Amino acid sequence: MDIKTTCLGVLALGEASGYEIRKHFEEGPFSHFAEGAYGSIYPALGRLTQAGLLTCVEHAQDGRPDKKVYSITDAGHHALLDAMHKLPPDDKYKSDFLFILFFTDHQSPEWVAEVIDARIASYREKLERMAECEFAEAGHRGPRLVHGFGVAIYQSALDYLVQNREAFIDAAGRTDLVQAAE
Amino acid sequence: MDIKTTCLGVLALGEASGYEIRKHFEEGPFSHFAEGAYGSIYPALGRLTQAGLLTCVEHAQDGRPDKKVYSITDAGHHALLDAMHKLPPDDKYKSDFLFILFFTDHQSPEWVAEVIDARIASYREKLERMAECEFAEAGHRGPRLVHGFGVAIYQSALDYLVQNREAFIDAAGRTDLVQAAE
DNA sequence: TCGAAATATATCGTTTCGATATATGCACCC
DNA sequence: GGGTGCATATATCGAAACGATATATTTCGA
Repeated sequence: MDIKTTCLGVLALGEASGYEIRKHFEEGPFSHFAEGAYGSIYPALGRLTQAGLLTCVEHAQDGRPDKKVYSITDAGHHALLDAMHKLPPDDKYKSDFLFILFFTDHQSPEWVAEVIDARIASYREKLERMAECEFAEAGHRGPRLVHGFGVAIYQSALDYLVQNREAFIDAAGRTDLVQAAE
Repeated sequence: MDIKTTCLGVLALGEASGYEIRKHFEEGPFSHFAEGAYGSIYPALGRLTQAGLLTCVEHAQDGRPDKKVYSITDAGHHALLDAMHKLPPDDKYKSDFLFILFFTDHQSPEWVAEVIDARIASYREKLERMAECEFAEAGHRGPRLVHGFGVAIYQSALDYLVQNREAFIDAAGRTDLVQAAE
């Protein structure tokens, strides 16, 4: 989904400012499967409003720019539904973490331990956060089921790292990348 | 990792042409945690060669452009190691599939079934492919362990979808997105 | 009291990508 | 034999996205 569609998705949950939309991508349920930076959010909001898919109300604030609150329109809802009515392509997944681990043989055991332990801690924290924010809302089971999907994935990743931590560390330092290439 | 670093990573495994590097990102072990399109690969190869991190040998071909085969240099290896010696940021994950499922309540049961069944088939195929391409190479356990990580993730995702398929379909069609907004 | 973070609006240069251009060989189907 | 699609090769370019930055006040914690 392009940034306009994901902004529509966020606003389908309720009105929000550009800053708040960014927070949805950083911390909300969307943070596990969508992204958007200020650099693309603000231009997208402008274009969506101009296209009639959003409305915007400005609230004056003291010592700060006016807060612009966006709401999705009926046309916006229809555009969102249209965008979701195509078979989705494969997910896009980029992991510096797995990239580094892929070359475990060429890293020091100390470094591999540090990287893995930091990731284990991060997954544990995410899972705690996800356990705290349960969607109890009746009638909206889609978010809850997707939330469960995310928990399953993080738990599986965490389990694998914990179970294979020693194997990764044991594999480390066995090959000098430069020497191996010669 | 930026495209230059991931190209160095691919070439750390062995020499390759731009076209072959792209294949690594599409089908090889990197396909599960890195991406690169022709639009970024070819410019990156040019810059890396100019920076002395790669060398390039051209092989004449009949009826086709000369094949340019790139190899990593010692300096390239060092640059790669340097890039891997930073704590990796959170992974980046974009999923149109989860985005659509998030709004399951607002989709028809037929559509949700189609989307989930296509994804189940896709995960099964990926797992079959991954089972076929086992890294048996002694001394390079990093790739094998990362491969296992990927298998664990795909298996967990597949299990969750199979187990919750009926719940997703049952949740679908319960809320009219446009009507709910009014 | 002070420093950092949060709250707000944005832009812009850089990076990345998807589509496209060019062209042959091969495989498959009719 | 002809047509179509895919694979194999080199690339570019316009569009999209992002990371860093600018601006400035309020809030919060030490």
